[in-house]
This record gives sequence, structure tokens and C-alpha cells, in this order.
Amino acid sequence: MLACQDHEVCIESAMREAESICQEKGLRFTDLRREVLRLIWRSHVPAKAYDILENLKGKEWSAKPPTVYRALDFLLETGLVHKLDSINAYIGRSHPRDHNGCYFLICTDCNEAKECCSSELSDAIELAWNKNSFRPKKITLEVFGQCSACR
Amino acid sequence: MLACQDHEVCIESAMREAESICQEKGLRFTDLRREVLRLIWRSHVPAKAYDILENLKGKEWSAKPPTVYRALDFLLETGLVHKLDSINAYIGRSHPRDHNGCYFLICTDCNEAKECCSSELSDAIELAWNKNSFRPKKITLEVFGQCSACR
DNA sequence: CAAACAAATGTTATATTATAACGTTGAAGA
DNA sequence: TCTTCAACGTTATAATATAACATTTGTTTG
Repeated sequence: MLACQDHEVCIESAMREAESICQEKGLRFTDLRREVLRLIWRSHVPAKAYDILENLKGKEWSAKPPTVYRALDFLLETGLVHKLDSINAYIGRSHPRDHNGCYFLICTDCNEAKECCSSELSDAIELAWNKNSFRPKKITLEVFGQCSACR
Repeated sequence: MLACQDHEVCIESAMREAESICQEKGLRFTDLRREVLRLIWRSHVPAKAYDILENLKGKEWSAKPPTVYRALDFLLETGLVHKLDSINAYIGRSHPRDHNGCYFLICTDCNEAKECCSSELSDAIELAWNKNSFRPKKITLEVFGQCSACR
């Protein structure tokens, strides 16, 4: 998927962004939450909750399912991660300060996912809901296919 | 959501369409598959697999989870139903002969879901994937919000 | 028609994903 | 320092889905 140049840089940048967002919002970015976010950012392949759980177990935490799900809930609420409903997996948000008009491209070959934004898309969706006099609150848009690197 | 005028008519029309599609394709539309489809069409509120299971139990089937999931697999493959990934629920397809460019509006008040089609939307999505040189295979687009009837 | 085969369903067991409920700890403010 | 509340620990279980193998039923073919 070629989502980044140097993934170490990519991770550190995401972690720094997360630190600063939590600071600004006065939220407690605990070691556990930090570690879960870092585990999710280990790759651009969306992480499964129970894989995160396994990875925590080797470390200092007494990891049970609620340990992970609570950290995920926090990260989701804060906009630092996104849940891909169609595969029950979690991915780091590339633009955590800007929640809207984003969708996800998921490669069925390499399994990597990419967050994308498109105003054309938001506009088209807005048009569609106007036709149906529907008042949208949340949009799930996940596109499966083959990424450029896998062709 | 006001998705139909007379739901009995709506169900019978969907069942007839399903019969004719299976006939054309040479597929076996067994009693079980028929019954599962009918149970899904009982309302425009997407049906959960285990609710379908409960409803089958009162009838002539020895219903266990695979009973339902196999029927659902058949109906999904044949395009007669759609799975809403974001809520793990199944809904009858309004336009089963025409699989593409469709998305779903799900009302968070009445829980009904509506299938919609929009070429603007398909175009915008196509545009987005061209930008990312991504070759799409399957699109999940589910919009949650409040329908006109619930405002 | 009967044998052979394939598709559908039955059955048992278990995998995967997620949450409820209640107890304990520890950081932050009064 | 005390209190309080959010975070985390722990146990149990709910909800969703599939694997694997047996049996039945429908279809094709000799």
C-alpha cells in the first residue's frame, strides 16, 4: 500500500500527535492506552482486538479482554483510531484532528488499509441523503480491492 | 422510514422476485432458504442471525447456528440479501438484479434501513479510487442517522 | 430403475468478538 | 490528607460465526 516512507517515523509522528491531542483535551494518555495505540500503529494492517491482547500479555499488563476494549474505546472516542466494521479491526487515524469525510481503502492482497478524504465523496453522500431527507450522523465507508503496490 | 406502502405486498413481491431469480440461475430455493428470506423480509429493520434462528425453531427445522448461516450465505451470494457489517444484521435487497452502486441508510431511531442507489456516489467513489490507483472489488457504505419519518 | 454422486441439511463442538458487573488502585483536586 | 472518581483488574458470560463430520435428499448417469 506504500502508505508511508519510513514506518518508524510514521509511528513516532502518530504517537507525538496523540500526546499533544490528549494534552490539549486534558485526557489521560496512560501507559496502557499509549501501548495499545503503539501496537495498532505497528503496521498499516488493521489490528484485531485479540491480537492486541496477545501482544500486551508479554508485557507488564494483566491483559484480559476488557483491558483492550477499554483502551480501544478511549482511542476511538478521542479519534486516535478507527474501527473497520467490515473486518472487526482497528487502525490508527492518519489525521486525528480532522474526523470527517474520511473513508478507508483496504487491500485484499496485502491487507493494508489507507485512510482517505474526499470532498467529492462527502458532497455526493450529502446529495444522496438530501434526496432521502435523511439526517446523517455517522458514515461507514470501506472499500475493498487491490492497492497499486499489489497490482 | 416509510420504505413501502403495504408491507404484505412488499414481502410477496420480494419473494416472487427471489423465486424467479433462482429459477433463472438454476439455483435450489429450498423451503429453508425461502423461510429465512421471508423472516428477513418481515420488516425493514435488519434481522440478526440469532433472531432468525429463534424464529426458525418454532417451525419444522432443527435450527442450529449453521442452519441459519448457510441459508444466509446462499442468500448473500445470490444477491437476495445484504449484510450490514456495521451492525451485523441482514436485510432484504430491494433491487436484487442490480448489485452495484447501492448503499444503506440506517435510522438510529426506528432502526429501519433503506437501500439506495446513486450514480453521483458511484462516480465520486470511482474518482477517489483513481486518485489512489486502487482497484475496488466491494464497497461497504452504511450511513447512520435519522430518517424523515423520525424527525 | 438403481447406483453413484453432489448438494443441502443435521449435529456437535468450538472459534471469534465483545460486554456486564463488581472489586481494587492510584492520581488529582478539595 | 482525605476524598473522589477515573482507570484498571477480574470473573463471567453474551453475541456472532465457523469447522468438521454425519446424514439426508435430489440429480445424473449407467
